[in-house]
Amino acid sequence: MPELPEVETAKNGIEPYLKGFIIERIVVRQPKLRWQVSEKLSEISQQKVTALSRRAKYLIIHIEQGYIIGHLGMSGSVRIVPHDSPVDKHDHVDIVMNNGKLLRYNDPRRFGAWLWTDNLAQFPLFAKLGPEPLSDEFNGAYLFEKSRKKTTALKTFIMDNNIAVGVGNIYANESLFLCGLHPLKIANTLTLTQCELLVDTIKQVLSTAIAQGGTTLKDFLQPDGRPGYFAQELLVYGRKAQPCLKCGYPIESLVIGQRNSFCCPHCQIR
DNA sequence: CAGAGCTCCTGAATGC
DNA sequence: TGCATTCAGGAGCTCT
Repeated sequence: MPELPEVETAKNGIEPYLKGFIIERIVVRQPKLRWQVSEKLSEISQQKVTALSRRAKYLIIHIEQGYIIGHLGMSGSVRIVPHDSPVDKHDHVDIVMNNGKLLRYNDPRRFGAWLWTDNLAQFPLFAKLGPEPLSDEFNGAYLFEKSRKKTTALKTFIMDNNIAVGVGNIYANESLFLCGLHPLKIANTLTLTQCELLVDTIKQVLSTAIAQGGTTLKDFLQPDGRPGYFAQELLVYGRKAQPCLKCGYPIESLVIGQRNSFCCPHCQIR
């Protein structure tokens, strides 16, 4: 499932094939994704891609008139393929470029989205998003302040997009394990020092993953079609009943906010 | 307002 | 072997 590092990797991977080139047309085979695909996309023709960017896990393709906004959901991927590449099952959207290539979006579970706006600043989905996790705005003091009135589980808190974007389930589990904080710890019991440690850990985990090109999980393909990889083994995620890599105690799994969670009850303090 | 639960969807895993 | 059931999961939305 694409997390922030995967989206960043995808953005960087597709950029050389899009930026500076002209979109000839956009083919929508399946408009029923998480939301109906913007009808505007089918009308786009002969527009240059001026830039690519990312906000949270949204991919933003800047074109001469407006912005195409994509989200990979949990099973989506984008690849660059030749114009004559045969269409596979779940290939829902093609952005056809004038360089012989096209950006092909495939998404078995259709949790993704492809939208259009002419005003990024007022794009409703971006209105309430918290800071980017790798920005300076996301720091210990910020997290401490935000946590003061929060009685939710720490794991739910750091995955809340209003607090900070892009901390998905896997990286939330990994970050909490690394800094020794229990996922069920109540958010407002964090000390400033713990907030600083947690922020530093999240930044480190995400930037390491970005540097390595994303996590290998069954659904993700990099833009050129090769599987992604995550050289650094996951330390707790998916390791139920296996020995904790720090102390050997069996890793526990629990459900927090409808999300599968993993922790070492011995190393991670409430 | 905060927090809990619901929802979209399909492939993989599990159950008999 | 095969069919039926269960479950995961991002994140906005609805309800309490």
